[in-house]
Amino acid sequence: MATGRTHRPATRSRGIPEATVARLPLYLRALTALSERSVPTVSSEELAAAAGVNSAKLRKDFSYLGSYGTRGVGYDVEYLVYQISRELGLTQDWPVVIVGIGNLGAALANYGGFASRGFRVAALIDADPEMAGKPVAGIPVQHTDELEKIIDDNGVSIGVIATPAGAAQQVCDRLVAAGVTSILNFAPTVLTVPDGVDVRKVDLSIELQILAFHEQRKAGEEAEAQAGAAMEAEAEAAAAAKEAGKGPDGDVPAVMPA
Amino acid sequence: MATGRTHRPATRSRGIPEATVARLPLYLRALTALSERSVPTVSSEELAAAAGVNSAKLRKDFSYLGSYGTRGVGYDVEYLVYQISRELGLTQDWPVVIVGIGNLGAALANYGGFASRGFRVAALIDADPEMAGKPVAGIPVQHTDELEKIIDDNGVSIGVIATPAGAAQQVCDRLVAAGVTSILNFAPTVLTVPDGVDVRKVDLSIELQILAFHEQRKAGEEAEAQAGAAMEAEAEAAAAAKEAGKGPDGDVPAVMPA
DNA sequence: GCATGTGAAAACGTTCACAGCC
DNA sequence: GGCTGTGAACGTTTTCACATGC
Repeated sequence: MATGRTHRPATRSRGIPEATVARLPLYLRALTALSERSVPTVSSEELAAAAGVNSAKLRKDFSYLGSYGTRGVGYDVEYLVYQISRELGLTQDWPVVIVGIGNLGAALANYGGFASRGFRVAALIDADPEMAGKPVAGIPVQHTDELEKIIDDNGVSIGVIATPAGAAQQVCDRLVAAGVTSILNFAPTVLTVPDGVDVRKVDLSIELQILAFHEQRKAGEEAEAQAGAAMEAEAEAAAAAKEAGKGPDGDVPAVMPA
Repeated sequence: MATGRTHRPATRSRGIPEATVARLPLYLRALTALSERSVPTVSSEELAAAAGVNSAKLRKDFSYLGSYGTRGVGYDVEYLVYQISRELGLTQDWPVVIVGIGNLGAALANYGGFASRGFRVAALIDADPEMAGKPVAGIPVQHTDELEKIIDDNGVSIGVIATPAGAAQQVCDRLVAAGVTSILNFAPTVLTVPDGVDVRKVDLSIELQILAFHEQRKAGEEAEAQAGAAMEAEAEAAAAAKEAGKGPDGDVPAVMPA
């Protein structure tokens, strides 16, 4: 036992840094894998490697949760799984609705990771009347008209938006009005929500664009070794572009650095 | 000059902070919308609102790119679109392969956001021979055997992994060996790659878990107002769980705080 | 001896507030 | 007068290094 009378410092439980929270699911996944292989204990070094972070960061992260390890030994895998699950709120299960059952919505409905750990797809909702009643991932799709009733009947507080961008804000407003307070948004739009509602967004094209940036940078570095002056020329081309008139059709100017 | 570290130390004045790079696609999207509505100029305040950030941050971000605004006026929309596109490397187009054409892979292939801005789906690849030849989003699926040839023929440097977790590392290794240097990973696994290869990951269940954490915290705050003692009881239940034997199937212990 | 847990230092990111320029 | 661009202040996150305790 962790020395019986450890009253939790109330200041700490609330103050887990956001960056730490974002990594807890990673640790949890690594720990679950170890648990399945019946590994009893793990060191910060090993676990960090499995989760793809460094061990100092992991230890610091865990220190916000409490002193759950044993010096000279490491962490008890089962115990940590439980503690992190509890901290993340996964010891209860969360009914979730997915709105927008296109390709992506169907993929999400079928995604095993949802059901496996604390989440239950309570309903699939789509605006297309053709879809209504059709089963996706074994769950019949319901029409948007039912949205408020579904949220209410199931006590749903987490909604997933997988609609086209144009519909997202409207769907979001309805979800929020119906009582949803956390939203995972896959539509490429900025959602506006009242205070107290959390939005996280997953944007496929943004991720690709970030990769493209780094990819270009790599290519640039290679070139740079050969011709260090190239960048200045590029900067001048840019300045020239600012001076020159822009393309008529709202497209990229014709001036493009080779 | 060999780059020893994972990320190059941003000593160079050229070094745009990672946090800024991650926001550029957001600005670009907002600007594109303005461009389509033929808005000629925009202030940092307006653009920031459209992108969902605050204006000081936006101005700071842009200051890393250069002085592209006009004091007292704002930013020229077309010009900024071009500058950000160029900075992100979107003035060239990037051939991309998607590996794993299940539900998610198909969703990605159909996702308009890819094609629209600098990315071109060069090939869809799946390990299932049944899939070979079938068109998804108008592109015939090719078998994994062809992977290396496809990468090589198309000069692909960006790969998207949408396979099951078990196959991801293997696919990743083959992509990297074939010359891919940027990977967008949708499989719930930590990928190990050599130096110089960038990996970004999109993890649906991690995002949900982060939402669950905040959701729980909200619920906890409400409860706390009524019964401040609840948390100590919870802490004891946790301690008891450490003592008690764990569930047989490597799952969360049966002891669950009500 | 060995690995955790944690203060203190360093790096990074955001916000402030105002000088500079249109 | 209005808005950008940016040093300086502030807050957060990461890293270091070692005291602490099994």
